[in-house]
Amino acid sequence: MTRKKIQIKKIDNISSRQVTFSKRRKGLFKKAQELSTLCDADVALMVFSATNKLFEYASSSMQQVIERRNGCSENHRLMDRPSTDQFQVESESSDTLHKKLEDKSRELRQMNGEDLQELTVQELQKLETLLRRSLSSVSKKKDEMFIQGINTLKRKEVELIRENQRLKHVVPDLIIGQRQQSLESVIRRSSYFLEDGGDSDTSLKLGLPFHN
Amino acid sequence: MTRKKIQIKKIDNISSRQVTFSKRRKGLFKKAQELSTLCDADVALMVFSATNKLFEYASSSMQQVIERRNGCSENHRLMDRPSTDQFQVESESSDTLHKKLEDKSRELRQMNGEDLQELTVQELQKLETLLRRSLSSVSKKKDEMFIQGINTLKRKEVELIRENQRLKHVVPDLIIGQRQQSLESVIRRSSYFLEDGGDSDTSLKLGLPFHN
DNA sequence: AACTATTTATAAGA
DNA sequence: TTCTTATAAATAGTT
Repeated sequence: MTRKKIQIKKIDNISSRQVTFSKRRKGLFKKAQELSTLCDADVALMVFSATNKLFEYASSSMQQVIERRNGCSENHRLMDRPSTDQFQVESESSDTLHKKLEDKSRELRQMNGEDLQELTVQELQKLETLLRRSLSSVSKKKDEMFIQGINTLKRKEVELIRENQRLKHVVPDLIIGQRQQSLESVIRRSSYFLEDGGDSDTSLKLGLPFHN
Repeated sequence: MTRKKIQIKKIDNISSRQVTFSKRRKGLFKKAQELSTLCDADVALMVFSATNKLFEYASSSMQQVIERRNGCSENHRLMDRPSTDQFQVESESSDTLHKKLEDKSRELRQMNGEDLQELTVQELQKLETLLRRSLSSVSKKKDEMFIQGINTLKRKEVELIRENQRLKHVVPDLIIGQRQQSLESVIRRSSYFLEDGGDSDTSLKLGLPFHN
């Protein structure tokens, strides 16, 4: 939207992404509060960064807006009486889950080479070793699958060649059996088998056609 | 903001207010979704018009975001009557959280080179590229920190050498000032400064002592 | 709803 | 991070 028009898709570069997040978040909050003021609307905005940090704005109060929404939206029915205890339990486990999720998210980001500034040299070394090992496993597995795919294709090739040989013998027999009647047209129709040219299945192509 | 700059205060004229509400609401929603896409953020936006009509946007799901917020914000423990609705929200999101956790866990395992059998060749290639990139980032960061540590130590070394030089001049002066009284013992006691031998701080050692 | 003259937001760069 | 600035986007007032 300025020095250059950008595509609206996830920004690859991590630090630009963070910068853009700050800027646009600020802009969004400003627009939200302007809408609220200008048009006397009740606005609530929640933003979770990729790092799970929460930023929120509410023209009145967040609780209030959420409750108001629950009153409006349809999907809030389905009632059951939760005992207070039950509720407490749910709430607690929810907290635990959130913590776990955050941990995993952070771990994932670091395995993606992000948020490295919070690691010590030792941790970086450990991470490096881990990544090297993983990369090796993944490459190996990938190669295995390539080889498996190649072998499958080779087997198929051998079978097809064999089939072709058989057909090459059968076709002349048929022709003789037909006493050379329409010889030319038969041969023409059979050329697919005879020459193995062009795009027939017999040719060995390596695209990405192996599925498991 | 265009034909004329406006003040951000409630628009008096009702129909202009409604028009502005429509226009700006649309703009706000667009910005919200752009932020979500560009920065991989989870965004939820609720707007109640002055006529109590609800408009909402959520990059994932509103329930999910509200739930997530309840996990993060402090002020949700204060009042909270465990009404049926509230409970339902909690319960639903617990499921969602479990799913998210599972997803992240699987992703992590695959980044660790495990559970690769469920991936296609294409996915393996993508993972390989990702790992290569991450490994490169991590190695780079680690090296940066090593270099930073080395530079810190070098600076320290220079300072210490300078200090030593100064002391080497000061000590003989002191000795002369003392008219060669107990010359030997003074020199002996000062040998630490004079020779820079053994394990003094001046030597440049590279362990893992850099902390950030 | 459409149209623009302007204001605002912001991407890139310092 | 914060500032700057060229440019894209949003939008106030008008038709």
